Amino acid sequence: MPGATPTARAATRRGEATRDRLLRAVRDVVADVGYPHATTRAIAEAAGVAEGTIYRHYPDKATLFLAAVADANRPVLAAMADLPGRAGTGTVAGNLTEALGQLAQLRQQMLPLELAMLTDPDLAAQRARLHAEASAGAGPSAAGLPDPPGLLADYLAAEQAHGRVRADLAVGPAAVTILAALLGLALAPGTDPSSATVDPGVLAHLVDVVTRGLQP
Amino acid sequence: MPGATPTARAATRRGEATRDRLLRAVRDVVADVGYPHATTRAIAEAAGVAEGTIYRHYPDKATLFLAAVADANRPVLAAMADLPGRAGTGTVAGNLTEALGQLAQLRQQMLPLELAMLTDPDLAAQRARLHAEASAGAGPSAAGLPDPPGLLADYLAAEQAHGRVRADLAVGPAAVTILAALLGLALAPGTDPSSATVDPGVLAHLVDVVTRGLQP
Amino acid sequence: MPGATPTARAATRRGEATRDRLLRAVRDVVADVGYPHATTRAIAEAAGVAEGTIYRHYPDKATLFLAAVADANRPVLAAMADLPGRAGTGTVAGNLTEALGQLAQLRQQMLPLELAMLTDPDLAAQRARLHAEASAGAGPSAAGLPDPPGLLADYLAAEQAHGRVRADLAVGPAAVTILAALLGLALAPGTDPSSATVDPGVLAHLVDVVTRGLQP
Amino acid sequence: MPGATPTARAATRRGEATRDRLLRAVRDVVADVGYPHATTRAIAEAAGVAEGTIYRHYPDKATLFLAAVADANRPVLAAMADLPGRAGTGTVAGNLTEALGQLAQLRQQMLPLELAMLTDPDLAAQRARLHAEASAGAGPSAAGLPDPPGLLADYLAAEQAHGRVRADLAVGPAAVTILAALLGLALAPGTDPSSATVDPGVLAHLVDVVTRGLQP
DNA sequence: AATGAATGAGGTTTCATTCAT
DNA sequence: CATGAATGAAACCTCATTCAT
Repeated sequence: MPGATPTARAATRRGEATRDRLLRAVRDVVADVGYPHATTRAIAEAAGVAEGTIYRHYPDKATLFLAAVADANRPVLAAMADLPGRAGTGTVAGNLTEALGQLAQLRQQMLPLELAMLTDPDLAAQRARLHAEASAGAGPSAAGLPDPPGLLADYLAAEQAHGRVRADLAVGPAAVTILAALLGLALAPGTDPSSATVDPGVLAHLVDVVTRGLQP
Repeated sequence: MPGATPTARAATRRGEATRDRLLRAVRDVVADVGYPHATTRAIAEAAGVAEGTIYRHYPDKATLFLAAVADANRPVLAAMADLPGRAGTGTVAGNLTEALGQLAQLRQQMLPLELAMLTDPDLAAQRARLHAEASAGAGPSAAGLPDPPGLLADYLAAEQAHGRVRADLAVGPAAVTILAALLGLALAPGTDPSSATVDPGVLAHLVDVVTRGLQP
Repeated sequence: MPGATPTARAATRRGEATRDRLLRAVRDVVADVGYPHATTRAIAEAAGVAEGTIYRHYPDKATLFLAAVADANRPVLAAMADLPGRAGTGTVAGNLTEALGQLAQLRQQMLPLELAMLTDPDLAAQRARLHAEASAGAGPSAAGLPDPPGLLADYLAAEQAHGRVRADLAVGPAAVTILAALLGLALAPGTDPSSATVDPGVLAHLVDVVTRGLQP
Repeated sequence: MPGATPTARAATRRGEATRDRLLRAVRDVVADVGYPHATTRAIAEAAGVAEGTIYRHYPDKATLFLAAVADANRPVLAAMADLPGRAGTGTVAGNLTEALGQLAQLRQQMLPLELAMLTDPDLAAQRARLHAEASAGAGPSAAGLPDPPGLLADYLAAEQAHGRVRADLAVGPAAVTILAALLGLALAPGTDPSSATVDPGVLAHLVDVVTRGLQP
């Protein structure tokens, strides 16, 4: 909140900068050496702070990692936000290709972190606890944030209204399926984890399959 | 050497039984407590052996885990093996549904292990080393084992010959896309990791999307 | 950087004190229970710190042990440093007796550690690596440190100039031989390893043999 | 004892062969990988037997190692045995050079084992116990075996009688000093532990120093 | 707010020894 | 006699977390 005392502002500024450096350090270290080797020591070193400093900003390692995931997710959501508005313009295949391409590029950066959350039950438990606290604190109206599957489903429904997607398609499950394929491709065995982008040819085939289907 | 002395055979028997118990213990423990808590101590306890016994059968923990993955992969391959032969029988959607259903059920059991291999660079490095040794030992003709994407692509090509899949489909990338979607669904956020099966409704939607596509 | 903030100095102070306690603990434990039983646990206990503290100051056990050897070697070198300056004073036999006596006394304390370095190839390898790094970092001019054989050879050469040592003696090999005899005596089977001193009679015989020789 | 039943003889033959292979394996493994890595596993493998077989022949590892030392010491003693008989023949320096040369060559092979006995108190304790048992069993007359220092002292005394060694030399301590120098040279820092021989030049300098002394 | 030394529980791996075969 | 699988204690080392400075 702007307008606080200069002292407080300076303190906040410094703290925020440190927090940002820590969040970025988490992503960098996990990407570099893998989740099992992403120790507090390595993260502190990458952030240029002392190990103990982590615990001035986050109560424990799990909370720090979850904050890093949430922070990395923001641009992913932003990239999808304007997809529903494009219904009726260009081609369906073209719109999908562009949106999925952006999404894949961003996902690639935080994929190791998301996978880690799937492998480590401690992180999952902590996330559940934080979510519970958050919704308890924010009241019962906090649900319903826009997420990629919801936005994609909205887009498909809008295209149904334009007659460019068949009317009997269940847009919700279809959106889930399409994004699942995108996620699955990112995990494909041949993928080089260091490449930040997704092969455009692979993406084109995905769009071809889901738009035209297998049938003649 | 078949037909060795009974004594030698007995020794081999006991060792094999222990190895089997260890492989199963790896899967059980990873599924129960997660990869980061799947310690050698927990695995030995689950297998009913002493911790040191692990190292009489596997040189290190990574090799043990890779052996468990390979062992778990066998029934997965077997479940897909007869898919190409079914081309032209039943319906395309029906054949896909059955094959993907079996595959998903088996995958679900070993998914944590496969994810772990993606999270832990040590495992990946060890796998690369073992693969290199294996192909060096087996000569340059060892490649070309049947794998799920290859078998699914074979099936799609056979259906093309029957005219039940459109002729201009690139069967290889299509197979990869379909299996990627199946893998991605298994990782979907809402999925309960303890459930051993895949929601049949979700699978039906996947098959619907890929067979009929989005277009009207 | 001298004159840093008191805080930084204090931190350094504490760390140095811990390092000193660890180095002394290494010598004590090795002397007490022998090299094979000089475990990190025993050393930490003797130093009054937790086991993990060792690894905040030394990357591994071998480096710690080598540091202990180097630290123990300093007084040994100091004891020999002024020997060359005594050439021409007193008697040759008297000078040798005194210098070798001091040397033996100090050697006795660190002999188990030096022997350990001869028994354990891991230590030798680590020492070679550290030496390589040190000389690489310090540039090619780092060689030529004074060592006991060199100082003793200098002394003998100076006595040659005074005409108190025969002119045709090869001082370098002679110095090596004399010090080898001293080391060998410390290992003699009858020697009680717990005695911190060397039998003066034995030392006198050594000096007698090397000064006067066997011949009539 | 020859003349036992053929069966027993055969059994003894086989057992002795195994024992010999084990003793040699101990020396080889210690020389190759160092005492700390000379595990029962490595020794059994080098001897071509199973690990458990060791314990059919020796009650524990320490006893096996001590047997290996004793076995290796026999040729060392043999090499010195005829030295006293050479007094008065050739030159003193020549006789010493030859005897010390042979001794050094043999010593070099078992040096790692002897050093290990100095570093490991367990071995020393076991040796003390075995010695106590042996002398208890053999009666009080078992002492006085010929050993290198004793034989060298005998030789020097004989040369005194021939007038080729000065009469006021204390032959016992002199012998100890000379052999200590030889042992110390084998431990000299520059020595390549893999070289089975001793540098003849170094040995010549040793003989020169002890025969002629330092004085003009 | 930041530091970094210290902690101690716990991780993987090794190894001398035993015992059923 | 010989085997080798099994044992379990103990080794070295790591790491999230705390606390005096």
